[in-house]
Amino acid sequence: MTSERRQGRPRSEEARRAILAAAMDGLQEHGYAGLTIEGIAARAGVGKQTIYRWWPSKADVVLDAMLDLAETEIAVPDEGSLPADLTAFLTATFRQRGRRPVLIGLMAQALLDPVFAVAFRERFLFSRRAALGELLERAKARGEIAAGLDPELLIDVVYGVLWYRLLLDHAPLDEAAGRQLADLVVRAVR
Amino acid sequence: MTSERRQGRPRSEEARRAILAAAMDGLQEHGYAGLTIEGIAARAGVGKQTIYRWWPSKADVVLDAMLDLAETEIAVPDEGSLPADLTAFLTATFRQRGRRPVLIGLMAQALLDPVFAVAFRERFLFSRRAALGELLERAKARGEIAAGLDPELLIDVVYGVLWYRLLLDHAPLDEAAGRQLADLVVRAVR
Amino acid sequence: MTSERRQGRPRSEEARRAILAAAMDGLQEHGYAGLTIEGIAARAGVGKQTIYRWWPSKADVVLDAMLDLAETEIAVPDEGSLPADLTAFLTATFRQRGRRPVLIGLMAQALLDPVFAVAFRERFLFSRRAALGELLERAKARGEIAAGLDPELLIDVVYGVLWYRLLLDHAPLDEAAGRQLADLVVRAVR
Amino acid sequence: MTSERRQGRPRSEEARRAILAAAMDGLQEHGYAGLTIEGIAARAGVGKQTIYRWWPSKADVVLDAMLDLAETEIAVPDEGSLPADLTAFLTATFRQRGRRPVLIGLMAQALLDPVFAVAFRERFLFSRRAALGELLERAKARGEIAAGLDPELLIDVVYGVLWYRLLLDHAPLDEAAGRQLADLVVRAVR
DNA sequence: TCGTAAACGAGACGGTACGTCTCGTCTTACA
DNA sequence: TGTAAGACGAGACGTACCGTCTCGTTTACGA
Repeated sequence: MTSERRQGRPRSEEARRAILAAAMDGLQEHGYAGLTIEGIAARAGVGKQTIYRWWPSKADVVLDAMLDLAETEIAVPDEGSLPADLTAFLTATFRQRGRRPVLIGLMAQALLDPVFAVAFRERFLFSRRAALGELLERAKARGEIAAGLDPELLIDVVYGVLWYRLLLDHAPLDEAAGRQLADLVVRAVR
Repeated sequence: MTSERRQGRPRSEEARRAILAAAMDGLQEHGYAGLTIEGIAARAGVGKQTIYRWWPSKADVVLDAMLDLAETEIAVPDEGSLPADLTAFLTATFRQRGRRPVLIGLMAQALLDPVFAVAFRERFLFSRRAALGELLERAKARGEIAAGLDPELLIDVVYGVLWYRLLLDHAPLDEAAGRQLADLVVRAVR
Repeated sequence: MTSERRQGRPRSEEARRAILAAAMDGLQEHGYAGLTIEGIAARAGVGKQTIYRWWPSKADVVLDAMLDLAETEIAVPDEGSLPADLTAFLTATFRQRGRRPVLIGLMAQALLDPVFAVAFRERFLFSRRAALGELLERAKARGEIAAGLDPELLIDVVYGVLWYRLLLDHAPLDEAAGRQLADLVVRAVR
Repeated sequence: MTSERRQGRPRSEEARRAILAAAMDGLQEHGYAGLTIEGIAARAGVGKQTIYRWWPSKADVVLDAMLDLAETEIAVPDEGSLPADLTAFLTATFRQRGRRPVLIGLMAQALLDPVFAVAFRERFLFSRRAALGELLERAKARGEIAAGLDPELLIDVVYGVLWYRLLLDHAPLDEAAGRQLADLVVRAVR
C-alpha cells in the first residue's frame, strides 16, 4: 500500500477558509458576475496561485463555499403520508430562496462551462434530488402513487418549478407556493 | 400624426442582418461563452460601434437573432380537448430542444445581468407562457380544469420541467417526454 | 473663356465663420490636443462634412482661424538704426507669447504631419521671417552688419530663441528678453 | 542601508529591452504619429499592460528608448579656447540630425502633453544644456566672454537655432552650419 | 539540525476582450 | 449643389481579468 505520505509544507487550512469566506462576501457585494478570482485573492489576503492550485474556476470555489455553508442539510421528513411529507419538504426547500444570488450564479456558470456543469449536477443538484426520490419511494411503497408514474418526472416537476421560479423571479417561492405545489403533485399521482 | 421623419443617414438594414447572422454563426461555432462582440463585428464586416449603437450587450444581439429566426411560431393548437391540445403543444415545444445552445446562453446571460433578464422575460419567455395560458383558459371554460387550480402554477409546471431538463440535460426532451408531461398535467387538473 | 460661374448652393460664409470661431473657443477650453473635428462641428452647429469639405485637418482649421485673427500684423519698424529697429521688432514680436497655446498646437501638428508642415511654414512662419529679413537688409545697406554674415543665420538665431523659449517655456519671453536678444545680435554683427 | 527587497516576480529585463527596441523600430517604419502602443506590444511580443505598467505614454517609451541608445554621450570638449571648444561641441551635436524623426516626435508629444513635457525637459534637454553651460563657464573663467552676458541666453541661442532648424527643416544642420554658428557666438561674446 | 520540498504572499508576465473614442466617409432629406 | 444630421467601417485607446510564471519566505518531514 502506498504510504500516502505527503512531503513539503501542508495545505493551509487558514487560507482555504479565508478564500471561501472572501468568495461568499464578494458574492454578496458584487453579485456572481462581478466576482473575480483576483478580487477573492485580494480580499482573502492570498496569492492567486493559491486559489488556482486548489480550484479550477471561480464557480468551483463558490460551489465549495456553498456546500461548506449548507451543513444544515434539508432532512427528509417522514410524517407517514405523502401530502404531509411533501408539504414539509417543499416548505423547507423553498426557504432556500434567500440563497438566490448564489444559486443563480452557480447555474449560470454551469450553463457556460460544461466541465463545471458536471460538478454542479453531481455534487449539488443530484444530492437534493435523491432526498426527494427517497420520499416518493416511500409513498409508492404505501400505494399513494399510481403505478404507471415515473418518479423521475415527479422530481423534475418539483425541482423544475423551484428552479424556474428561482431563475425567472416572476412568482413567489414562499410557504404558500410550497403548499400549492405539494397539492398539485398529490392530485397528479392519485 | 407624428411625421416620424428621422434625420441623418438611416440605419443600415444590411448591417443589422449581417450582425444577427454573424451572431448565430458564431454561436454555432464557439458556443455562447466563446461568442464575443469583437468576433461578431469582424465576421459581419462591421465596426464594433455599429453593434454597440443598437444593442447594449451580446445577449441582446443573440436574443434579437433568436426572435428573428423564430418566425416558426409555435401555433396554439385547438383540437377540442385538453389532453389533445396539451400533447400537441408540448410535442411541438419540445422540438425546440435543438436550440439548446442558444437558449442556455440566453438564460445564463439573464442570470448574470438583471437588465437583460427583463428583456429576456418579456420579449421571449412571456410570449411563450401566454400561448400556453390561452390553451389552458379554453380548457377551463370547457370545465376540464378543477376550479381551485391556479393556471399560473400549471404553466410553471410545464415550463419548469422544460427548462429544468434543458438546463441540466439529464433527461430526454423528446416526444415521449412531451406526452408523459401532458398526461401528468391532465391527471393533476381533474 | 470660362465664365467662372459656380453652380449650386454657394459656400456658407456663416458656417465658415462659425467653424473658425468654434475652433478658437475649443482651443481655449480643451487645449490643442483635446480639440476634435467632431467637437468643432458640434459647437459650430455644422455637419462634420462641411469641415472636411474645406479643410484637410484640424490643424488647417486652426491655422486659418489664427490667420483670421492675426489681422494686426507686426509692422516692420524703421527707426533708422539696427539696434532701435531690432528692439522694436522683438519687443513687438514677443508680445505674441500670449498665443502660446495656439502656436505650440500648430507646431506640434506640423511636426506630426508633413503635409501640414508645408502649409504652416509657408503661410505662417515664412511671412514672419520675411519681415525680419527686410529689417536686416536695410541695416546691411547702412553698413551696420559685417559683410561675411549670412542674414538667414541671424533670422534663425532670432526666431530660434523665440520658438525655443516658446516651446520649452523655461525662460521668459518678455520685453526684457527682447532687448537682451537684440543686444546680443547687435554685438554679433559688428 | 535600505534593504530594497522587492516582492513578487521581478520585472523582466528582456521585456523592457524588447519594448524599447520595438519602439525604435516602429518609429523608423511608421514615424512617430504612426507609432502605437498596440503596435509596440505586438512587435515586442508583449502584453499591452506590460507597457502601461511601466510607462505612462508612448512618448515616455520613446524617450527611454532614446536615452538607452544615447550611450554615445556628447563629451564636453576641452581644447583650451572658446572657438575650438564651441566648434567641436556644435559639429558633434549637429551630427544628431539623423535622429530628427525621433526628436521631433518627442517634441510634438511634449507640446501636446504638459506632463510629458516636464520629463522631456528634465531628462533630455536640460542634460544637454548643462554640457554646453559647463563649456561656457570655462570660457568665462578664461575671460573669453564679456562680463554682462547671460550664459543662459547664449545656450538658448545655440539650442534655439539647433531646434528651430530641426523642427522646420528649412536649412542645413551640418558641420558647416556648426562652424558658422560657433563663429557667430564667438563674435557676440567678445 | 538541517536539507528537501511543497505551499505560501506577492506581483509581473503574455493575452484577450471589453466598451469608448475619434477618425474620415457615406447617405439621407431639406434648402 | 451645399447643408445638418447622423450612421458607417476602421482601429487605437486604456482597463480589467484571465491563467501562468517567478521570486523570496515559511512550514512541515525525514535523514
